[in-house]
Amino acid sequence: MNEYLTIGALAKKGSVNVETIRYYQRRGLLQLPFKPQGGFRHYAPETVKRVRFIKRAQALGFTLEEIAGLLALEEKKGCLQTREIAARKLKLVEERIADLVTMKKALARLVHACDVSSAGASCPIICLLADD
Amino acid sequence: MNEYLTIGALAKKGSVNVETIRYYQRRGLLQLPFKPQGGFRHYAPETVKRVRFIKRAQALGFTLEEIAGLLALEEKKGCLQTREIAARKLKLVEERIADLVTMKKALARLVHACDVSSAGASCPIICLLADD
DNA sequence: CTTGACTCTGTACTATGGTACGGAGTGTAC
DNA sequence: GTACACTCCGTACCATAGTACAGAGTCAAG
Repeated sequence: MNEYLTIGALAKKGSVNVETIRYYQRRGLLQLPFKPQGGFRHYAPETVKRVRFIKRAQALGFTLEEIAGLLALEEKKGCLQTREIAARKLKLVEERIADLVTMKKALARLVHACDVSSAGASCPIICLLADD
Repeated sequence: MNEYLTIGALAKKGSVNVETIRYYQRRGLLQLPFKPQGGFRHYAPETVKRVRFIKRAQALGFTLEEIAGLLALEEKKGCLQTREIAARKLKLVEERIADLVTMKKALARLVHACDVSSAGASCPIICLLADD
């Protein structure tokens, strides 16, 4: 019994859209499986693991391009490079957090300025944004 | 003496690109200034303030659509709504920070797993991503 | 065979915030 | 007038990660 998955079955097991599978294939993240001319794609059941790998890596902030790199390293057992990539992403995430914290503080200051300003005064948020 | 700025001068004073000014105009963030048919745009000097308002609001995480709303509120002195918008953005920024912190922790765990694993073992990052 | 769910294909679209472009025209200084 | 920097205009493009679509074809169950 030659067992394969249709694209819809793969998408369902991987918790993604059919269109997403097609997209990943176009992007080279998934290989074109066996497919009769004009017929349905026949995905190996192991392909589910690969889709899940992609989604897990995405959840960690990796772009699809980066994930393609990770998938290549998986095949080559390139552990040092993988660690390098993860460390770099960690740094970027930390930097983004720092940016957002700065943003948060500025916003909190603005909201607070509104809360303490008297009813007849001009809007502190607008004034600060309009300042020169 | 009727003083105006050309688009290049406005862009320079606002620290943006000429194309960006045109884009903001297309988006309705800036009004079409007086302009002879087929001639150069004549921007009032005060337009610099408006461009700076936009960039400051962007720095706080507001989208251009949201900024258009803020600009409208500036004209109407809508202080309560402005505070509402800022408070909502603050909340979104806080949520995004929380997401990133989760991401950071997971990445740090992965990098650490690499650091403590023995040289001959399989790559912990790949294993975790490939896990089922 | 019929039916209905699923699939294919390649192009276009979404959202965001820009950025580029080419040929023609404008405006200013010399 | 000449030269050169700047501007116009409308369309297309960039990056990311999908998502949509229409008409035709496939596949499996009844």
